[in-house]
Amino acid sequence: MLELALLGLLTDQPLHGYEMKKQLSELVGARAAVSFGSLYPALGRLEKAGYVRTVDEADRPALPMTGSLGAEVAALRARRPVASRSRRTRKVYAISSAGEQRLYELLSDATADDRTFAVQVAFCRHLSPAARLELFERRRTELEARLALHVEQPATAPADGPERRRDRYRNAVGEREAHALRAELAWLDHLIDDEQQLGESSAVTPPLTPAGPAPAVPPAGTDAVLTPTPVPGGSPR
Amino acid sequence: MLELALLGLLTDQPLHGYEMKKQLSELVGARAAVSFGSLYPALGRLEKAGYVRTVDEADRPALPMTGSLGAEVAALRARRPVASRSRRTRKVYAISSAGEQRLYELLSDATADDRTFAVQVAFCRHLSPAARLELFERRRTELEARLALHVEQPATAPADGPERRRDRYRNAVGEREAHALRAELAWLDHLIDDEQQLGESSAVTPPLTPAGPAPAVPPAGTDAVLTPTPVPGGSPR
DNA sequence: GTCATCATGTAAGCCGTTACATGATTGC
DNA sequence: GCAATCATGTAACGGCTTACATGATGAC
Repeated sequence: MLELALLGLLTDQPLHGYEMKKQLSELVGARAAVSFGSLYPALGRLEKAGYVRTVDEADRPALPMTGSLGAEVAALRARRPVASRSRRTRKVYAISSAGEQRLYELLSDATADDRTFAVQVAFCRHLSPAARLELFERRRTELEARLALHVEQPATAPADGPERRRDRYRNAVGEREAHALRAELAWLDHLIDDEQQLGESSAVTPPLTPAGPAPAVPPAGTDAVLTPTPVPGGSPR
Repeated sequence: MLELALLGLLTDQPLHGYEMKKQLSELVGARAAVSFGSLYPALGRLEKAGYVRTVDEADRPALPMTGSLGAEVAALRARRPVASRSRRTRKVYAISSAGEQRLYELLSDATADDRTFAVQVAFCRHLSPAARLELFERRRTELEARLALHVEQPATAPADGPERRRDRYRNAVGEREAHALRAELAWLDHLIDDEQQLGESSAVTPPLTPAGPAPAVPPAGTDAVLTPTPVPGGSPR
C-alpha cells in the first residue's frame, strides 16, 4: 500500500519524505497514517528499485515548501539564490518512468485489500478508462460476494440444532458490516455510472459531474494517463 | 486483535484451532480472516502466557464437531466411547481465569484500531455496563474527531494559492470516507441509546430490543460479565 | 485405495511499529 | 540562545503472510 501511495503522490510532483507523510495522512486519515520508521525505508527501497530518484530541489516548482507556511514565505525563499544551502537537509524524490509503469501495475492489482483499494481509487486517474472500469467492477463483484455471505447467516436464524444464538452485540456488528457493504456498493455504482457516461461522450466533452463544480479536465502533461506496461505475457487488459 | 478474538471465542466454549479459524472468519469476514500460520503460533503464545490451556475433548459439550456435519454425526460419535482415539489429533483449548482477566483488559483497550474495535463490540457482553458504555463513547469521540478533519478540507475548497485542486476520484474517496464515518456514528448512537435504556430499566427487566425477536437474557454461567482485574493502579474505567 | 477435508504445525520473509539518535531552521 | 518544528534516518521487535510438510479421518 505504501509503495502505491508514494508513487501516486510523486506523479503529481516531486516531494521529500516529510511532506509525503503529511499528504499521505490527509489521504488515508491521521489514524491510519504510516510512521517515519516505515516511510523512509520504503523510499529507500523504491530508490534502489529504480522507481524513484532524488532530484535537485530547484528542478521543481517552488510550491511544496511543506504545509501551512503561506505563499509569502515560499516567495521569500525563491528570491534568494540559496546556492547549496537549505536544500542540503532535504531529499526530494521524483518518479521515474519505471516507477510510472510500476504504479500502473499497482493500480491494477486485483489482490488489494480495503485500504489499498481506497488508495487505488484516489490515484486511478492514471489508469486507462478501461482499466479503471475493470478495477471498479472487480471490486463490485467482491463486495457482492461478501454481502451474500452475510445474508447467508441472517443474525435472526431459527435455532436449528447446535447453533448458538448470537447475542445482540454480535448481531449489531454483523448488521453494521452489511450496512457498510451496501453503502460502498451504492457508492461504487455511482462511480461506475459516471465512468460509463464519461466514456460515451468521449474525452472531448468535459465532465458533467453529478454534483459539485470541480471540473475534471486535467492540465494535461502531468496528469496524462500512464501507458500500460507492454510486458510479454499480457498487458493489464 | 487475534488474541482478543481467540479469548473471546473461548469464553463461549472450548474449541480447537481449526474450528476457531472458522468462527473467526464468520466474525470478521472471509477476506480479513487470519491464516493458520498466525493462528497456531498465537495459540501457542496464549498457552505459554497461561491465558488458555488444553483440555480433554470429553470435558466439553459434544456440539462443536467442526462445521456442517449434522447433529446425527455428532450423536454417532458421542455414542461410542472413543477411548483415546479421535482426540489424538485435535488440541482443544479452554480459557483460564487469567485469560478472562486478559480478555477484560483487551476489551477495554483504548488503542484499538477499526477492525479490533469491531471485535471488541462483538464480545463486549463480557464487559460491565459502565465499561461497555465507555468503550462506545470513546469510539464516538474519535469518530467525530476524524469527521471534523474531513470537514476541514472540504473537497471543493477555493483554490487559494499553491493548493492543488484534487481530482474527482480523490474527492470521491474523501466523500465516501465521510459518509462511512457518519454511518458508523449513527450506528454507535443507536448502540449507546440501547445501552442507556437497558441501564435505566436495570438488569431485572429483560431486553426490549429495538428490532428482532432475539432475547438477550443469557443462560447465566457462561455469559456472566467478567470481573474487572483489581490491578493496583486503577481499574479499567 | 484414493481423494477431499480436517487438523496442526514450521520457516522465511516482509512490512510495519515504537523508540531512539541526530541535526537544521525558524520564531521569539 | 532556546524551543518548536522540520527533516532524515537506524535498531529492535513483533506479528502476519505464504509456502511447505505432515498426517488422520471419512466418503465413495
